[in-house]
Formats: sequence, C-alpha cells, structure tokens
Amino acid sequence: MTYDRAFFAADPVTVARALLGAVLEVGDAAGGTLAGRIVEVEAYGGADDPASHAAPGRTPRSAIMYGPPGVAYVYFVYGMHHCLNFVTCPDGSAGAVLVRALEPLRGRAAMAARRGLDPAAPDRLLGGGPGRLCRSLGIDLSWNGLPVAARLRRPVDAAGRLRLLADAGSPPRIVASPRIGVRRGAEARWRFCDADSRCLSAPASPPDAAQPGASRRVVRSD
DNA sequence: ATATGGATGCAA
DNA sequence: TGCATCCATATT
Repeated sequence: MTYDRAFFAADPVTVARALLGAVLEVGDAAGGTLAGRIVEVEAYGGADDPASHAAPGRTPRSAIMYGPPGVAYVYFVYGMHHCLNFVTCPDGSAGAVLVRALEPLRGRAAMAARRGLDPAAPDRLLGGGPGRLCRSLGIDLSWNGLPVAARLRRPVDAAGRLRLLADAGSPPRIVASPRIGVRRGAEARWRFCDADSRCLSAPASPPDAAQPGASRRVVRSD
C-alpha cells in the first residue's frame, strides 16, 4: 500500500478503512521518532454530511477539507484537545478521516512523558482517543496543513514530521459502528475499528441505540 | 454525572 | 457582540 496523493483522493470511507493498520510516524522536537499503528478512524464527508466540519460549506476552518488531499487537518476542540485528520477527496470536494486511536510502537516512553503519565501506563491512555494521541505525539495546530502523502519528494515541512508506512502484519479485522460524539448524522456507521485492538477509545461494537424515546446521548464506557 | 474552557459559525 | 455548540477527557 502506498499512501500517496491518489490514495487520499478517494472518498473518506474508503480511505478510512484502508488506513486501519497503517503505521503513523512523527518526528518529535528532540529529533526522535514516535510511531503508532492506526486502529480506529472515522470518515467525515462534505456539505452532505451534517456531522462534518465541512457541513456549513467552505468556511475558514473547513477550507482545508475542500483543498488538496493528503494533508493533515488539525483542529482544536472543547477548549483543550487537538484532533488529527487526513484530508481526502479530490481538490475541490471535502472529506477527511479522523484518527481516533493508535497503538504505540516506538517512542512509548516519550509519549508517556509528554502526557505526564507513568511509563507503565497502559497503551490505551497513550493512544486511545483522538485527543490523547495528539497530546502523546505532540501534535497541535501548527501541524495543520502538513503533507502526509508518503510519495511527496519534497515535503513542505522540512522535518517531514508526518509519515505513513505500510503495515507489516496481517490485515486487521474491521468493525464498523456509528461515529462517536456526533449528534447530527449519527446514523452513518462511519467509525472503523481494528476489532482486536486493546487501544480503542471505546468498544468497537457499542450496544445498539436505545429504545425509542430514550436519551440519544451516547454513554461512553471505558 | 460533571467540570473543564477555546474556537467556530451564525443570529442579532 | 452574544451564544449555543462542538469529531474529548479526567475526575467525582
């Protein structure tokens, strides 16, 4: 699998599923390398997807989702967390894949340190959740727009901070479920998990939606 | 269950 | 400008 621009030019659901199992590598400030295996992702569409940041159309924030594929879209949410996405779809149409969980592979100790956790902390606390993994990897708004396409000869970012490598192991067992934390567009089952990972932000197959009339709020077990 | 707390987009 | 909302997490 080559994570080039053509790969990211596909629709977000296709890209999301194909990204499961890929290894995300980032260079940290100290020159070291942190890496993790992608085990949970969510697909977000364009103006037709009410859950997407692109739903209101082209705005200052969503513009990057309408731009060329294969770059990072990083946003800040709830006043404290960063989330990492990859832009999909051809230039001109909007789409993105949110990275929701990683299994730490390299630089585990550095990740724990960055999060202020004990080195013995479980992998879940390092990579299980979009905010957690960004904090562990040191990803913030300054990463917004960085290219991730593996084939770019001359990355815009001189440090080449974002790299995607093919997974060496066997392909993951993929389970689809509704996206987490979304109210509008909750019907779409556009969350994809490696069902055998123990680093997920929530169970791969959450209990089915409540009876009619029950609260629509998702209860997050952990 | 609840506190946390910045950015975004839209109404006013 | 004000305000509801938001792709979350740690703590009670």
